[in-house]
Amino acid sequence: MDFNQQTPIYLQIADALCERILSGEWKPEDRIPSAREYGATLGVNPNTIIRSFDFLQNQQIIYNRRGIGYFVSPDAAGLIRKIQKEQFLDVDLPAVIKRMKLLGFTPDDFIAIWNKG
Amino acid sequence: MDFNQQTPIYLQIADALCERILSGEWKPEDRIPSAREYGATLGVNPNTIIRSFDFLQNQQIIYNRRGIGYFVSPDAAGLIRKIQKEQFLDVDLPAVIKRMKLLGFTPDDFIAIWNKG
Amino acid sequence: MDFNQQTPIYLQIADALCERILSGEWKPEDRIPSAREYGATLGVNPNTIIRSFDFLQNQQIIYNRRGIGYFVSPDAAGLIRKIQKEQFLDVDLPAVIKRMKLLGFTPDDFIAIWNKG
Amino acid sequence: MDFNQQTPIYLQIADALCERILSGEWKPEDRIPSAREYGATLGVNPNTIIRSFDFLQNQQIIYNRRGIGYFVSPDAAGLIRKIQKEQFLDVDLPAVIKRMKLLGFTPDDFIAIWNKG
DNA sequence: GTGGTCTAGACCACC
DNA sequence: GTGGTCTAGACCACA
Repeated sequence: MDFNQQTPIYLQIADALCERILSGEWKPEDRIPSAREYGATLGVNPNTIIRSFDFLQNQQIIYNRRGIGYFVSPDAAGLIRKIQKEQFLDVDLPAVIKRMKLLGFTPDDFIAIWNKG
Repeated sequence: MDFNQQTPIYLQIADALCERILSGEWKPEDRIPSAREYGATLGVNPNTIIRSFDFLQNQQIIYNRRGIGYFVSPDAAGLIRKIQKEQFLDVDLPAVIKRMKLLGFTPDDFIAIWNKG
Repeated sequence: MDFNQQTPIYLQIADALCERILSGEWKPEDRIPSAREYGATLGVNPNTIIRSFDFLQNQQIIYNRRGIGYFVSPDAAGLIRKIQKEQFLDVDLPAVIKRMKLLGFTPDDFIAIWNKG
Repeated sequence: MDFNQQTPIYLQIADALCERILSGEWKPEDRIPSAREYGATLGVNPNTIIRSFDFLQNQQIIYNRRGIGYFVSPDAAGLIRKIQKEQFLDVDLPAVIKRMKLLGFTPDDFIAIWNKG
């Protein structure tokens, strides 16, 4: 796994975990590798992994069984999608639209690039 | 001026400066207020203003006359537009589109929000 | 049996054992299931059960006959009641009352919830 | 400040911060001492302080101005009271009542101790 | 100066 | 074995 230098590693790891859940690779109630194990795999300090876990647990995407490990929550995939959509609709998209208007672009420009990409 | 918490203040200030140039408020060869003065106006540390100036100077949007101050470059407005459009078309918009597709949005969703915002 | 995440499982199991003794389901000198057996029933590691037994043995609520198993002590029920009441009156209830006063609750609030719950 | 051994230091610090806000010692928009300074005062690692800050920021009780420090949120006191009351009514009090019923106490016992304490 | 992140390593409770 | 907490110390972006 190669890390982007701009965003914190623990967030990139959290994202990667979400991707695995969304893709179906990890299903509800699946156990996530331990912090030590996963850290060794990624070449990252276990504390950093724990921080990712903590971040996801706060959003109830994963949960903890003491002394056993972290597990994927029942509706993890739905939750992730919900959070991501909210973030996108409330924050990211309005910012993009505002910027497009400032730069003089029209919805047609958007559609053109959509179809091309 | 109220600052977004997520992006560095010096970048937000740089943006605001560009806006003034684009709007025609500041024309080529106009002198920009001193860092100390501008900082006082915005309630921001002068060092932060200097960082904004530095950032814009690197893009040749403004230039410095030692001991006198910073000035708007001859074709500043054109430059800004060029840089912003490039950045937007090559980097930002494709990223947004990729993300929209991942999240299951359509161009129609985009247009709906465009019209609403 | 579903476990609360906040308190250690071994304590929750110890509580459950006490409940069985208090309810009369297990009487003095009754033999308690083995850690292995009981662990299998609850879906819990036998070590965790052993820890519960150990905890109760320290309070003399159960006792051990080596090679045979754990047994309910003669006056287990009385002991439990005594320990629990002491703990509750001396430690837990005063703490709750102190907190209620801090938060601005009155005895009436308490009674209202008592009747409702 | 002397720390209870049972609960994490960072939570005890967070509690102490809340107390200061509730008592009016720290008012909205007041700046909180820096992590390094506060850590030195308490004899605690700055990272631990940061964790307390992070915890409170997640609950929007304090907020951050980059490069400057943490500040008390506008309605911090109200928020704290709200969170504490919720926690008490939803979790702590029902548990106590359930336990009292199990132990054979009545609301009158409660009131007696209330008046005595 | 501030906080944010990361590493390394330690100790602990719990399973 | 697991995670949780804490310390120490480092480097960075930002003001």
